[in-house]
Amino acid sequence: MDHDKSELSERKKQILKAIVHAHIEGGEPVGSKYVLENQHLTCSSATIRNEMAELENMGYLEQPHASAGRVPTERGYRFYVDSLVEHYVMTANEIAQINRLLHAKMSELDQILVEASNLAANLTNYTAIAIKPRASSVSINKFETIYLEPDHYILVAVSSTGSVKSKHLQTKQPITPETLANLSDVLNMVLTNLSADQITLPHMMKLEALLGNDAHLASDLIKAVYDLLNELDEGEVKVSGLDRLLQYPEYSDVAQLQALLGTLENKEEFLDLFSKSEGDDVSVLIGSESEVKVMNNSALVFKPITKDGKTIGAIGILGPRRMDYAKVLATLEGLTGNIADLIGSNNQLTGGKGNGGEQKDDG
Amino acid sequence: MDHDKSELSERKKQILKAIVHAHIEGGEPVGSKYVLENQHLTCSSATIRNEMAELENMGYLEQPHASAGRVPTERGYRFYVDSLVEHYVMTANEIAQINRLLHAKMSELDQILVEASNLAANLTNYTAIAIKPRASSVSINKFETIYLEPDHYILVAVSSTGSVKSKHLQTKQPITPETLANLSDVLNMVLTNLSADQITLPHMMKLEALLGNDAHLASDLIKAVYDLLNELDEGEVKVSGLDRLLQYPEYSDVAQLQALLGTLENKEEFLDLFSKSEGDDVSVLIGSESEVKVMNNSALVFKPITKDGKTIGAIGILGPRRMDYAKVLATLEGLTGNIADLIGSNNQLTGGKGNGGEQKDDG
DNA sequence: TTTTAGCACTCTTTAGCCTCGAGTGCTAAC
DNA sequence: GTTAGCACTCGAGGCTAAAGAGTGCTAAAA
Repeated sequence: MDHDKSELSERKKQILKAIVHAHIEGGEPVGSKYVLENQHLTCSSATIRNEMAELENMGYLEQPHASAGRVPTERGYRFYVDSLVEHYVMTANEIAQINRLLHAKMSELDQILVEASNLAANLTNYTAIAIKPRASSVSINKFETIYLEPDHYILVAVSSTGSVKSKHLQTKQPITPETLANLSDVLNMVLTNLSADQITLPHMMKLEALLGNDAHLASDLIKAVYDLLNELDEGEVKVSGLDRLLQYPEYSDVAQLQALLGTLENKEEFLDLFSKSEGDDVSVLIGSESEVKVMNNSALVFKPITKDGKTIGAIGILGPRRMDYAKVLATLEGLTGNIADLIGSNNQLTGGKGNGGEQKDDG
Repeated sequence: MDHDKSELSERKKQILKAIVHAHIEGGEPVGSKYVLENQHLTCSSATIRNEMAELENMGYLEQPHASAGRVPTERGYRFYVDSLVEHYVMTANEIAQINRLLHAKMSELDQILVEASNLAANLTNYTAIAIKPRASSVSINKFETIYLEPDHYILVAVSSTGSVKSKHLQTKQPITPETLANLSDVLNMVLTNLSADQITLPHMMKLEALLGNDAHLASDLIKAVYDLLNELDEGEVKVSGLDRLLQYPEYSDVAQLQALLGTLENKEEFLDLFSKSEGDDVSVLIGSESEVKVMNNSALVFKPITKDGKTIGAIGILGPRRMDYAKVLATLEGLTGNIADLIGSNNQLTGGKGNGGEQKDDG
């Protein structure tokens, strides 16, 4: 068997493409007769059958059972995505929806990601995922405190990625607003630009020293800062349009669907997946190509959103293996390109103005 | 037909209870023979059949088809929940798990709610929901600004419920930290303790007046405050253990499951449901008792968490109508009781303050 | 050498039919 | 009011037959 891609004749490619398209649409095995009718080929169904048999030998197609039509294999889809898929041209309406999102001018990435993934689910009719990747070593750029009551204040931290997180803190003894102001100054001096595992005993001692009379606050503070850093490190996976999965018959197997839902909820496996991707190119994982075993008859397409060379998020599409890759790829490109623009030019997130999103084309 | 609950004889109650228990466990129709064997009654199966026929006439039971056993109706479950259910005694292990949650000493309500709902899903083996209700008229108690760069700062707002939210803002012209400090003073003077619809033109004019040279910042600020208030108003619904639904055969109907998932994702209907409940008692909605039409063969049990008379959150359990109400009720009581303790005594949320930091964007 | 027509073959799907068994309702006796 | 007995109903499951879709193979044609 020669599996060289270049060995596929034009006709074979055409037939494979036709089968992939038919299978994407209907989900059923595709027979030679169907290919003949829907693809204007100048040959008979017998010839197509021969070609199909060869494509099966080469591993691009398979038969669910002896007298059924052919279904593209994982490998067939891989070849389709790599070499055969054509650029999907978005409708005016689709473009308009993306533009509408763009004009909403949201300033916070979390929100943008969720909205974008909602839209992605709507446009593609698959389930979409918004990912905020794990940040391995976030630090805090700036601390601020907010005085509420004599024994109750809020600690606010701005991370190196621009996230803002806060924690309510309570003190055993009353403190004054002035003490509090001093406290944030000290924090800014001692604990900025340190990741969780860089905070050591000397920092803590320095903190206590600088706090002077208020040294008793130190241990609670360190704990709070530590918690904040850990929260900032955590990745997030938010799923939109889960119900859309169910319209595809491949998910009518309850046990498998249950496993998939469980995995989605766990989010760890997905975060691992994303953390393994590099650069800001679209990734297409078909079936067993992803290490999430529960996704054997699913496909996951995702595109990272980068800023200044760092991955700050990603949008993914999850669906059956027979996914409309052309449309999914185009949608992700369109959306993430626009998000990058949004972040780069027209909003409040900058500081080191960004790189207006890179355009990638599929294929 | 006399439907008076008091008219149910002891034996009828016993039979109904037996059928409910059997159906909760197995999900299948229950026959007279089964009742006879598992309930030590001093009568024959024929008598039980007679009683069951009467219970059916009264509307507590129904037959899926003529030669099947009986299944409790919605009304049957309602009667069971109101009058028949016995207190479930938690195992030491279950209590230990709840206590472990308690000892985690989280300070932010959001986090507590999510963790508690995770635990609820684990303990009951149903799907759990953490709800942060819509707050109809939140106001901002305190503003704070954080200077990042000459044209980039963060606006932080502490709401009347204790939530902290922030927004990145960018200015066209550079501003100094002193300007920024003044800005937060002005905001605290003009825009605190106002809900979104109480902010009127005079406020805006006063803001501009007080800002003096920096009046050009006013419109962006008002917009940001408005956005913050709206975000604070929004309710949230977070689902845990969705995969658990699928183990119950009532959810093997794909179309219905799809509708349910869609509704869960929408969250509006659920928030409406919660907003209609009053006080801090457990609510049990069986089948069509909830107005969510998609839940006709489901049940929803939820318990609000109140603090100083205000509902600050809720935990709910969603499952099939034949839910183990005894266990679910006990679990919710145990959990929410402990959460109230957590908030009341031992943490940083006091002073009528609720919710903790939401982080926004990276970027 | 490649293509094509024809045909036998395979395998799934569906419908119909039957039996089995669970569970009931009714009647008549206790 | 309770019980034993029995006929009846209805779904589940298994078996068979027919239909249909699609293939692989062979032999002839291009």
